[in-house]
Amino acid sequence: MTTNSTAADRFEIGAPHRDLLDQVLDKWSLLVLNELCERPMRFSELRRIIPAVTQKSLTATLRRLERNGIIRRVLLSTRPVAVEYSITPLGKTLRPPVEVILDWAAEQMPLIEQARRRYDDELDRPVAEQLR
Amino acid sequence: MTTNSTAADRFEIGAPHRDLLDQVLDKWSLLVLNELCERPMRFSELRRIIPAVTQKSLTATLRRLERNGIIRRVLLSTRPVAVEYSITPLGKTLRPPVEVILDWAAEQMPLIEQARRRYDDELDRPVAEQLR
DNA sequence: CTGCATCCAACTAGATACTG
DNA sequence: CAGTATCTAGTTGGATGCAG
Repeated sequence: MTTNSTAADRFEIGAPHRDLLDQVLDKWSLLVLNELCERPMRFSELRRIIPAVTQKSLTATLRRLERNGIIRRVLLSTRPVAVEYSITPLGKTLRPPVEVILDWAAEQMPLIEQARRRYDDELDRPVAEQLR
Repeated sequence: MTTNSTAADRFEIGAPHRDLLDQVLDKWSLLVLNELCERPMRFSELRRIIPAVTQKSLTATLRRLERNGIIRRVLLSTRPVAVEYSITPLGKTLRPPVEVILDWAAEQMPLIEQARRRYDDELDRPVAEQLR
C-alpha cells in the first residue's frame, strides 16, 4: 500500500485546479477578461484592442472562456452577422483573485528583476571564485 | 497621435506581468512552491513527492524559480553532492496570492463544471433547434 | 546524487485562404 | 463581420544515456 499522503494527494487535488487555471489564466484570457469587464464587445473590437492576438488564438480563447462559463456569446441576427461577447456573473468573480495576483506582480517586479539580474550576472563569471 | 489609451497601453503594461506569471504560476511551480513552503528539500525529495514531474522539467522549474528569486539553491559540499532548495522571503510573498486563486478555483469548480457540461451537451445536438 | 545533452513525439501558434 | 480549414514552423516535454 502507498503510505505517503503528502505526495500524490496534493497532485491529485491540484490537477483539476491546474487544468482550470491553464484555461482561464492563459496568455490572452486576462486581457480579454479585462476588456469585457469594462463593457460587452464585438469580435472585431477585441481584435482592434488587442492587436497582438491572431484571429485564431482569439477565437480559441473566447471559445474556452465561454465553455467555462466565464463569458457569454450572443449572436445578433443582423446583416451581416454580429456577435457580442460579455462577462458572466461567474466571470466577474474571477476578477478580484486576478487583481490580487497582478498587484503582487506589480509590487514585487522590482525585486524580481533585481534577482534576475543578479542570477544572470553570476552566470557571466562562473569561474570567478577560482581566481582568488 | 494615438488617442486611444484603452488599447495598447494595457497590453504594454500587461506583457511583463504575463511573462512573470508564466514563469511563476506554471504547471509545476505551484507544487514546488507548496512543498518548499513547508520545509527545505533536496532535489530527490521533490522528485519523490511530485512523481509526475520528469527530472528535466523539475530542473527547469527550479532554475526558473531560482532566477526569479523565489527559491534558493544551496550546494552542500558532501560526497556525493547534495543540493538543498528552500523558499526565499520574496517567495513567501507569493503564497497568499496563489492561495486566493486556488480558493477561487476550489469554490467555483462546481459552477465551472456545470458550465462545461452545458456547453458540451449543446454541441452534441447542434441541429436540435431545427427539429422543432 | 544531481543534472546536462540529445533525440524525438506532441502540442501550439502563426500565416494564409476561403465561407455563410 | 465572424469565423473555419489547412499547412507549417517553432516550442514544449518525455525518454534515455552520460558525467562531476
